[in-house]
Amino acid sequence: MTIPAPLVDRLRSRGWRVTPQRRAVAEVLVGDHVHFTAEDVHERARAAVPEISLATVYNTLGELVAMGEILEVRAARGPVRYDPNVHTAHHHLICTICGKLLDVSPVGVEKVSLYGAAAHGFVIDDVDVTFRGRCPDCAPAGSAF
Amino acid sequence: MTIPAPLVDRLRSRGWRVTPQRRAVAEVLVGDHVHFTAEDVHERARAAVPEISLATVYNTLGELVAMGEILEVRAARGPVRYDPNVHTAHHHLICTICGKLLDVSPVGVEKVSLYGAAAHGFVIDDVDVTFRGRCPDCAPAGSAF
DNA sequence: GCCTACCTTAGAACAGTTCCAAACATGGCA
DNA sequence: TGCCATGTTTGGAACTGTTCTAAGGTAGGC
Repeated sequence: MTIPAPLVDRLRSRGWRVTPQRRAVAEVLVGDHVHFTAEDVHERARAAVPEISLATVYNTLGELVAMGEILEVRAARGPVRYDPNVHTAHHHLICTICGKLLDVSPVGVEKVSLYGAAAHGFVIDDVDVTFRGRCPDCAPAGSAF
Repeated sequence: MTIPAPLVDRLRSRGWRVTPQRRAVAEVLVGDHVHFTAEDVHERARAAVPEISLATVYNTLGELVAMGEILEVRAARGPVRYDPNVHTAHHHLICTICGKLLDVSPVGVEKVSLYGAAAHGFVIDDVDVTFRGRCPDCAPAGSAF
């Protein structure tokens, strides 16, 4: 899969030097419903650029996050996962036993926002909704929320 | 501030041996709108039990989380914060610049839930809503959500 | 008051991430 | 086309937060 031209263009127009390493990282993160760790990205990026270092992967992921091209997901113990799906509103569903992470569409989630006094004077940039539970493979039985 | 009897009783009735160390940790976490790190808890618990070790603080915090007496908050980089406010529904508001973390009541947040096909067969235990933004001290200007 | 299972301890180990300084390469400019 | 300055990459060390370990200590049932 190649990276769609608009992304590279967008990045270049923000002053990004497009290097093979950065291109490799960005290409790994094309596609929705994918939640790779930095280690996963490193491993996959090596298919294109075998000598790419983990430090570069972290640098690039950090830049993509800062530019709003991907999201960090810190739902559980263990490494941060990176979510390229910033274009469609969605939330996350995570299994607290095995760590499985799914995107869920905001069905049943209505109007999550914060305004007026409730915002405590903050400028709100983002909302993060994470459902925690047990997936079909891990849940024997239990309470429903 | 002393720990309310019901909490110690509740813990003891679940087979907890009540030791001075565990009591000290639990007492630090009494009170709402407090979001201490393990390090913070350690420091404060030493006021009561100077020789308490960080390992014990981690052990105890982990047990309290498992028992549902406190919540872990992993909203940002850095250490996990522990939130004793499990009794009133609330969400979190975090400043992405300075890390300030506030409880916000679910004003403006309506019915956050997940059911039927959207739950992907998961048993949902919990929902976590985190608003990210910039606090009055850190926000120069910017977009509102 | 004794005994045993559970708890605590210090410090080592570990995982994930960031930092560093030296080598390298992109892309503007001649 | 070739050169240069600046931004980028590298491997490895450093760092932070957390968990593990094995030895000693203690709460609480009897």
